[in-house]
Parts: sequence; C-alpha cells; structure tokens
Amino acid sequence: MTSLELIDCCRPLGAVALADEEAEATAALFRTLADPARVKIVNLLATSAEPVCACEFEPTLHLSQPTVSHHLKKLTEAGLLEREQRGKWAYFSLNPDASSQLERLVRITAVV
Amino acid sequence: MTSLELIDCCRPLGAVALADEEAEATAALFRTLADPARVKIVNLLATSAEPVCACEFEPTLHLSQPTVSHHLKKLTEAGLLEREQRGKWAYFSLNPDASSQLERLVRITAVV
DNA sequence: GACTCGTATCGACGTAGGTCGATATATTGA
DNA sequence: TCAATATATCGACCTACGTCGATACGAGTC
Repeated sequence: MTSLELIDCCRPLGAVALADEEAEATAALFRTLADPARVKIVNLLATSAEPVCACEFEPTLHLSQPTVSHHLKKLTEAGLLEREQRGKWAYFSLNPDASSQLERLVRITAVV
Repeated sequence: MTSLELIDCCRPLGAVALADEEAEATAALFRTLADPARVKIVNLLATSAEPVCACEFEPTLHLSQPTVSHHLKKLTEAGLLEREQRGKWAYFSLNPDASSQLERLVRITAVV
C-alpha cells in the first residue's frame, strides 16, 4: 500500500500562476479599497443618485480636509471615481464601470 | 435665475454612511488581498481542483518559506483559506464560501 | 531517543501609507 | 485688485506590514 508519506508532496501544479503584472494590478485595486474611509466614500457614492460635493465627506468621515482630499485622489487615480468641477466645489461620483472593475477582482481571485 | 454659486454646495446627503465596524471589516478583507503574492495564492487555489501543499508556493512565488507561511496564515485567518494537515505537510484550499465573501465586498462598495 | 524534513514563530529591518498642520492654488464676489 | 472660500499639495510624524535569517515546533523515520 502506498502511504501518504511515500508520495512526494509536490506534484506539478497544473494551473499556471497569475502573471506578475496582473497580480500586482489586482492587488493595487484591492489596496485602494483597503481603508475604511475609502470604503465609506465608495459606498456613499454608490448609494447616492447624484454626484457628491467633496465638503460632504469631511463631517461624515470625521477626518481633516487634507486627508479627505488624499483619499478622493487615490480613488480617482484608481479609476473608481470621477471628478467634476462646479465653481469652486469639486463633485465626485462613482465611475460607471467601477462595478465591473470590482467584479473583475472576484473573477480573478475566486473563479466564478 | 439661480446660479450654481448661490446654492449651498452641501445639501444633506440622503444616504446613511456605512457603520464603522462594517467599513472596517470590509476594508480588512480588502487589505488581506492587497498583496500580489496573496492574490496569486488565492488564484492558484481557485483554479486548482485539489488542495495544494504549502511547499508548492515557495518556488512559484519566489519568496522565502517564512514569508509564504506568513501569507498563508493571513489568508487563513481572514477565512479565505482552509488548512489541512497531512503527515508533515500542510495542504491549503479555498474556503467554499470565499467567493460569497468576495461578492459581499462588491455588494457593499458598489451597489449591485 | 536521535535525526530529518516541513512548517510556524520570532526578531529585526526597510518601506509604504494614513494622518494632520501649514501652505499653495483656484474660483468667486466685492 | 483684494478678500473669502474650497480644494490640493507639502512636509513631517507615526504606525502597519512585507520580507528574511535564525530558530522553535511537530511529525515521521531509523
């Protein structure tokens, strides 16, 4: 009988590992949302029918104005948010294909 | 005519912000996957029909044994992986409800 | 029990990033 | 042009965390 101990533990894994660039890009998008403040921002914009003024987030998140601006910039750079200037105010909304970006994450990590 | 400048920028935002604990829990799950090595691990397990030996990841990820062990622990603690001891080897597989956890992330951030 | 091998933990190092006060930039109104 | 306000940028601080060598633990073998 062939006991488990006699078998080499590592048979060649059939699946090919994710490419470095794809893994890094996926991790980067996860990293963008790896902060409770940014999760709240995205959630607020997702549940809001209209764009939201930047000044709205400061009292909601209990964070300073520079910090809020920092988070909004990171989310915008990641392609999740869209920025619109109205007079001296900046309005933010969820990028239309943000959800497809997020669904892509699930598709890569867990195979759907 | 009512120019934009005369309107107060911040009308009360209808939506209620995500609770602190829920935002933190969501961000924590995102943070777990905010690393290319962990993305690769989850993807490898997702594409593999059988559990994978821990020793398999070391050459695939080009990382030291302690680092691989560290990542596997983080993923397991997050509830994404399941650990199984076979003799002196540790086998890991994707938690059956890992995909539902990931889909929950998308549901919270972008409203589906 | 002693040895081997796979895995986990520890300690330390270096970097990334969240946070805020101070300041710069931009837009509007007087 | 000057003041006021909204937002962005800068610089600094602090913490979190990925990484690895050294080492401890555990299971199997002789």
